[in-house]
Amino acid sequence: MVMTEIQDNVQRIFKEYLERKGHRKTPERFAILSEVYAQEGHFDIERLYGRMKSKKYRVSRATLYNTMDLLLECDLVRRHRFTGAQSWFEKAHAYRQHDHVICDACGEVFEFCDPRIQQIRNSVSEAMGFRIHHHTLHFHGTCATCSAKLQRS
Amino acid sequence: MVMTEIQDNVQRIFKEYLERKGHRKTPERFAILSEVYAQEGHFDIERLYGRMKSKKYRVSRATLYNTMDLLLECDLVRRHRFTGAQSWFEKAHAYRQHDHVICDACGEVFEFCDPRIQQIRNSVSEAMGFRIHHHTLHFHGTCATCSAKLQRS
DNA sequence: GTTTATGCAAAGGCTTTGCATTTCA
DNA sequence: TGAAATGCAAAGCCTTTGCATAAAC
Repeated sequence: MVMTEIQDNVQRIFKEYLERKGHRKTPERFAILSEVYAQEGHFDIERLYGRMKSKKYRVSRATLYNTMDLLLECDLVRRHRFTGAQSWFEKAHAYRQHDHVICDACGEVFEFCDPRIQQIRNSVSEAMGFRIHHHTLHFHGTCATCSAKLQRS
Repeated sequence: MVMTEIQDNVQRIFKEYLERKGHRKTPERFAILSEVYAQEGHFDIERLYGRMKSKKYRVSRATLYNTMDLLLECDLVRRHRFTGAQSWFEKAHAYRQHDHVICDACGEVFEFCDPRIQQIRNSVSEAMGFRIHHHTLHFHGTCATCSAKLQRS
């Protein structure tokens, strides 16, 4: 799927979601979604704010926060809290499920994929009668580069 | 292991840690550790502050934050960020590894235990050359009770 | 024309920081 | 005695809230 197809697709999903919920289809909301899907990897509100400020759309931080809540609710973005209070976001559509490994020394975030997490998820859901919507799996530790540096010193 | 044995044990571990790091063994630090191990389940800084205030030890919030950092570093407590900015803590010694299931409707946090997470951890560590210190696995969803309530309405 | 969303600035909540005072080693 | 920890209050950071203005429907 090429970039514009993804954009068209998520714009349509968002539009349908807004209609279903009786929310208004404002230009700000679609512009934010568009910018979200132009991002690579993880980003925070401030980055999004900066990016949009330098383009034609100048939205307020309040609207960014509000819209991110909507996008979270219709599963078009995922929210992560790696460390500290701040939220990091990531587009969620057309990207395969993955989890994160965080180096506590340098702060870098890596991704990995393991199908066994799905099995655990199914077991837990069944055993506890839970409807599971999503999960967060973070491994914290020291990456190879930082390990080597620490060894030397 | 009875309660006082655990207390003795963690006090000794903390003492050794402080000596090894050249930190001072202040009464506040040991009193905080003691109160941490008197807690059941998850607690936040404010709860700890309140508990200690009503007893003989009256420590400042700043010292609580500082000491929790030390206890995190020597693995005597674990930190969780379930939702929002706030940190929740949990004693870590003599308690078996477990993970969390969070109901996004009522906010309740449940625990579960699955050995397969260890296997994933080993795979990731090996594949990425990471020294993994700990992990966080959160399943988010709707608990049985809330599911039933939502169904009815 | 209503009602909902936006934008701005102010307020909030948790955490960190600065600095004077105390205390451990 | 000197370096480090404590306590208090102030500052910081991200996020939420209130309210006047603008814009969907």
